[in-house]
Amino acid sequence: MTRKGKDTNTESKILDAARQVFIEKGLAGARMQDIADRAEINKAMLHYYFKNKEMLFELIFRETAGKLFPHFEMLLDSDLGFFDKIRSIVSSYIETMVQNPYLPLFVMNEMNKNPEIGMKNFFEAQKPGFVKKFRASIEVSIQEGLIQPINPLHLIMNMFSMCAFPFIAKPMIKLLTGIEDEQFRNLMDQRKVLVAEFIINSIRK
Amino acid sequence: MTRKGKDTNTESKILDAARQVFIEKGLAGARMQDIADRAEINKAMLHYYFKNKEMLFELIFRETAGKLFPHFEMLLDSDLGFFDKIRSIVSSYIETMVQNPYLPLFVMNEMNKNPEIGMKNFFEAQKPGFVKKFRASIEVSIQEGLIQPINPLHLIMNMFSMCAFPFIAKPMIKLLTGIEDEQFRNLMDQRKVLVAEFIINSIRK
DNA sequence: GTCTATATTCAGATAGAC
DNA sequence: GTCTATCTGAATATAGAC
Repeated sequence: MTRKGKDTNTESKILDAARQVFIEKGLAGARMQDIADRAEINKAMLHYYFKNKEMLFELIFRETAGKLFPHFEMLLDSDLGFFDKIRSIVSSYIETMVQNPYLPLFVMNEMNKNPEIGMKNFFEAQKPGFVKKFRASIEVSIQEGLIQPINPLHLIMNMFSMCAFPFIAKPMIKLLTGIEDEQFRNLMDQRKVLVAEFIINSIRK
Repeated sequence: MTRKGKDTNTESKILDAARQVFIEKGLAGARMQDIADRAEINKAMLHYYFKNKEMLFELIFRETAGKLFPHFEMLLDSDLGFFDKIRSIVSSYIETMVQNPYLPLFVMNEMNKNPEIGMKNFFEAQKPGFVKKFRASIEVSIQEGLIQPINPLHLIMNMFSMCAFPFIAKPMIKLLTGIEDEQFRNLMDQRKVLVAEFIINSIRK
């Protein structure tokens, strides 16, 4: 692990480079040469540290997929009110993607294009407990008469759709609207509150 | 065009095969051999009919991108009320994707991974008039006091997000919820009305 | 651990017979 | 128009010196 220092350094330089290239190009589009260049080493080193392209990819994918739903369970377990839970999840989720705009498309795309690899590693990376918790929380709120009846699955889908999709569709949005990166960024900042209120507005009684 | 018959037949067999393979695997992941196999011809034929892989891809991409927003302008020009316009756009959009589940991810992904190719061909395929029309229609509805004030861009993003994202996230949704294809299909059918009402509920005064 | 050189495999593209 | 055989280049992976 941290035995030498030089080793670890090279290894982490490779991982950093691989993360960049895989997330930007995907498994099929990534080139080992490209990863080597960005890590400022040569191709042989890649295979010295990691058996092959696929192994390296799985590592990056698992790590990335693990970041997709950060600390949501914690938020759901907190003693915030239901609406505030929605507000905080939406806000922190969009912020995560402002920081890593490629993240949602990368994960979705690889799970579609490489089902075996994707499924296996996503499953290992993800603690899917938060979905169950979220559903329960929604059902309770319905029982309490706080919100209108709705299939929890649809509500969850609506929420993550509105958070994630704009990042996936960014190039299309820029083309259709003529906006630039900075304006896009502003829009996404606005959505941190807008999306939550849009949802709450719709379901509150 | 329709000169011979055999020619046209081979050409359209290639296009059918290419559509399948490109949409499923993407430009980087697609193999000419794979396309040839599905078209039940050999690789040489591909290059006889189409100069190279990229040309063939651009053709398919342009054609596909053109299907992304079907007859929305017509709907927006109709004399339906604003809410009914939303209802019909949502419904027909989701139906389009029930028919072609790979469509949204394919277009979004290629525009991200191959910006030059994507941008150029998307632009040619798309009449972006409907966005302007939609924005205007929303602004009028706000002026009339029919709906609450909202940045039209956000409303449009919300709408298409909720329509398209579940298809992009399908493998993840199946994994996180444990549902199967048939149930997924049912959920999407439900969303044809649910999403529209969710939106209307949120913005109506 | 790191490098250069090389092997190997794969995929896009072409030549040329029919 | 269609096919078989082949070329070429690219990309992954390995051998072996230092």
